[in-house]
Amino acid sequence: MKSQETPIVDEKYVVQRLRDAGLRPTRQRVLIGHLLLDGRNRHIVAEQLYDEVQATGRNIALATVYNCLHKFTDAGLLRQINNSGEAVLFDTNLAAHYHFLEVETGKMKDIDPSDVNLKIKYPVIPEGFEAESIELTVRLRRAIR
Amino acid sequence: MKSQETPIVDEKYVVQRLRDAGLRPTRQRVLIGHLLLDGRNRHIVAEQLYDEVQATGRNIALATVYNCLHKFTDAGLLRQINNSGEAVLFDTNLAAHYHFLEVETGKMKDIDPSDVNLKIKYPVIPEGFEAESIELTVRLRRAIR
DNA sequence: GTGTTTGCAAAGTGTTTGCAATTTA
DNA sequence: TAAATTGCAAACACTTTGCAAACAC
Repeated sequence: MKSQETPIVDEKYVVQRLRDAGLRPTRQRVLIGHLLLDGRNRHIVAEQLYDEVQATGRNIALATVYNCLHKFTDAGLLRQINNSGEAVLFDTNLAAHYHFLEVETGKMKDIDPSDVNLKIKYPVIPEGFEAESIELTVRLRRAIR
Repeated sequence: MKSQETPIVDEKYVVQRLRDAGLRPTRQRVLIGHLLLDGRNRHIVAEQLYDEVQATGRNIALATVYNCLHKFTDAGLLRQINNSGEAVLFDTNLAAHYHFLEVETGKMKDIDPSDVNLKIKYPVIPEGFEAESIELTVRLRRAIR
């Protein structure tokens, strides 16, 4: 049973993390930093974060929330999961297989299954669910040179 | 070097696959079936498929293309990749880790890394790219009972 | 002061919906 | 002919853009 205690991070910590990441600690970024950089592991979408900001009684324009999320991501404070947000992608290959994802373009390529040797000590499936499939994606970036 | 030969599938084959999947073989579905059920392994979005339909000289409403893709998916002829199409999702956890994805709701949960023992014979990275990270997602469905 | 960031509203994507007309079985 | 499917346009949800005002350094 996990406790629900909210981790505390102080102003200085947040401001420093932002500076270290090369981001100006504006009022908006600091507030969002308090919400996201407190050590909790979370998966969050813009609208949800916007709601949390409202709940503090302060306000940040939704467009600014988007802007911050992207700046935080570029600065390495967050990461964007998979290809969420892209157009819905359908795969004609029904067999278990794996993908390369070109991060910049969203393009996917199948990984030749013989190039992969995946051994999973099967993770504990949450009560009431069953695993439908496993998706393994290797995210690719253009090599610097 | 893979040859670019277009696999041939005849009318009967497509119609039968549709019937077997429980789908009425309408003109539109048969045409899309010709494009997607020919054995090529592809990743495709609606707009792209729409363009391919146009290129054949025939026409299918874009909304129908969407409809077909979903019907094909429900019938098990295609599968939808990960959470593409959902709102952009940001993760506050920068460490390598893995996710459960509740397919119906789009909700994600971290998998406790100690529950996973992932051994990958590293796949051959395409020329000019480098692997940024590996994303392992176990797709979950509510257990039937 | 100079360059960066924000707020707002408008525009842009990609996707779904509603419904009459058509098609399939 | 009954039920399923289609086409079209309108509605939607999420995200980005453009630009003037505000802010950080």
